[in-house]
Amino acid sequence: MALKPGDGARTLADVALAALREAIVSGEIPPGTPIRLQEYVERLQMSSVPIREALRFLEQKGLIERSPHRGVFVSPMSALDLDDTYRIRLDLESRAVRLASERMTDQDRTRITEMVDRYAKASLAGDPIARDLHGDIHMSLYELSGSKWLLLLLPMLWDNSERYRRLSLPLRGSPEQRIEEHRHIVEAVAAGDPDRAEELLRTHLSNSFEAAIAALHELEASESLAGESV
Amino acid sequence: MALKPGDGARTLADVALAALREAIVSGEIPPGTPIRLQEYVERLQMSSVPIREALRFLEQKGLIERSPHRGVFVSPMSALDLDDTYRIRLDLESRAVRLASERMTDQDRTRITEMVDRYAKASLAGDPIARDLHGDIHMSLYELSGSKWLLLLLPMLWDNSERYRRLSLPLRGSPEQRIEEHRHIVEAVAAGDPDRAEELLRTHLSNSFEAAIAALHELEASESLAGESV
DNA sequence: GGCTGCTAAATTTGATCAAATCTCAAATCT
DNA sequence: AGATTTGAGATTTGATCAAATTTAGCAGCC
Repeated sequence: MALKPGDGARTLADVALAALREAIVSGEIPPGTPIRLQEYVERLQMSSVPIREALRFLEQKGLIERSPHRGVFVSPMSALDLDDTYRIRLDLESRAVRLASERMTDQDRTRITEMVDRYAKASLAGDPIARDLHGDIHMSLYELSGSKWLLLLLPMLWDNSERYRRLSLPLRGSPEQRIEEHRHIVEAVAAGDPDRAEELLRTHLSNSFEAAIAALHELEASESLAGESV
Repeated sequence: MALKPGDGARTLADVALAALREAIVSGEIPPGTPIRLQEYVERLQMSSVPIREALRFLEQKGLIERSPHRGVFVSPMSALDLDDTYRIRLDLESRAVRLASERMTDQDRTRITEMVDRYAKASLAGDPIARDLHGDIHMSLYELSGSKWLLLLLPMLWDNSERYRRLSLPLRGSPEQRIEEHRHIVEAVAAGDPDRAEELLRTHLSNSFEAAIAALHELEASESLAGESV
C-alpha cells in the first residue's frame, strides 16, 4: 500500500482517491478503460467500500464516467475535450489570479515565492518532484483567490489538463522558459498587479495548451485513443 | 421511499443522491447541519452504503463538507458565497449560451421553445412544477453548449444558486418578468445570436442575484445562518 | 445460415456486521 | 480549583457476504 491513513490522508477512501486520481492523470489507466473493483481491491489492499466511495467522488470530478451496473470508465480524451478544458480554465484561472493579486499578505508572498524557487531548482535538476511542485504553485494560486468555488472547480480542470500535459512532457524542450513564466506570474500576483498577472497567466496557459495540442495530434495520428461516446 | 430505482434512477445511490440534493437545495437541511447516516438510513429505507456513496458525490459537488471521522455538514451560506457563486456562474453560463447559440438544430429549437411555454404556463398557474421546469430550461442550455465541462461545472453552481433563490421566492412579485427574461434568452439562442443571448442572460442572472441578495440580507438581519469556517 | 431465448459467469450494487475514531463527561492527579 | 486522563456512548469508517444486473456463449428454432 503506497499510502496509509496518516500520510496526509485520514481515511482509506482518501488513499484510494489519491491512488486512482494519480493512476488516471498519469495515463497509467488509459481513457476508456473500465475500472474493475476487484482489481483495485487487490492492488490497494483494502475492501471495495472505500474504493467505491472514491469512484463516486471521481465521477463528479469528471475523470471517470459511470454506466449503471456496467462499471466506471476513464473519461475519454480528445482534441475537443482539451480545447473545452483549456478555454474554461482560461476564464476561471484568470479570475483566480486577479483575486489572488488583491488579497496577498506578506506571508503569502514569501510562501509562494519560495515555492517557485523550489520548483525552479527541482525542474533544472530534473528531479521528478518538480511535477508536484508545479501543481502546488497553481493550487496555491487557486487557494489564494479566496474563492471556495474556484478552489473546487479549478482542480477538476487542472486534473484533466494534466492528463494532456503529461502526454506532452516528452516533447518539451528545456524547462527555463516555463520556470520564468511561473516566476513572472507569481511576481505579478505578489506585486498586486491583477492586469499583468492575468495577461501573463493567459500567455502561460496558451503555451501549455499549444504544447498539449501538438502532442495530442502526434498521438492521434498513430494510435486512436479510446473514445467511448457518453 | 419517495423514489425507487426505475423512476429515472438506476441504483439506490442515485435515489439517495437525488433525495439529499433536494433536501439541501430546498433548505430542508439548513447550512451547517450535520448529516447523520443513521437518520437517512431510516428515512430513505436503505442501508448506509448507497447513502455514503451519494455523500461522496455531493462533497465534490460542493453542497456538503466533510470532516474525517466527524461527519459531513451542509455547506454554509453567506453573502460572500452567493457573490462568489454568481460571478463564476456569469462567466460560465455566458459561455454556455454563446456556444449553444452556434449549435442549435431545428429539433433543439422546438424542444426548448416548448419547454419555455410549459414553464410559462405552469408559472402563471402557480403550479409548483414550474420550479423544475425552470431548472430544466437552464440545464438544457448547459447541454446545448455541447461542452462536457460546462455541463459538469454549471450544475454545481446552479445547485448552490438555487439554495439562495429558494430563499428569495417568498419575496418575489409576479412571474411575468421572469418568464419574459427566459423567453427572450431562449429566442436569442434559437435565433443563433450569441451576443444578444449573452447580454440577456447576464441581465437575467444579475436580476436573480439581486433578488437573492435582498432575501439573504433580510434573513441575516434576523437569524444568523450557521457559518462554519471552512 | 441467422435470429431468439436461455443459462452461467462476471461484475456491480446493497445489506449486515465489526473496528476505529471522536466526543464529552466523570474521575484522578497536581 | 484547574488541568489531564480515562472510559462509555455515539458515529464514522471498513470488511464481509448476499442479491441483482449485465454480458457472453450456446442451444434451439425458423
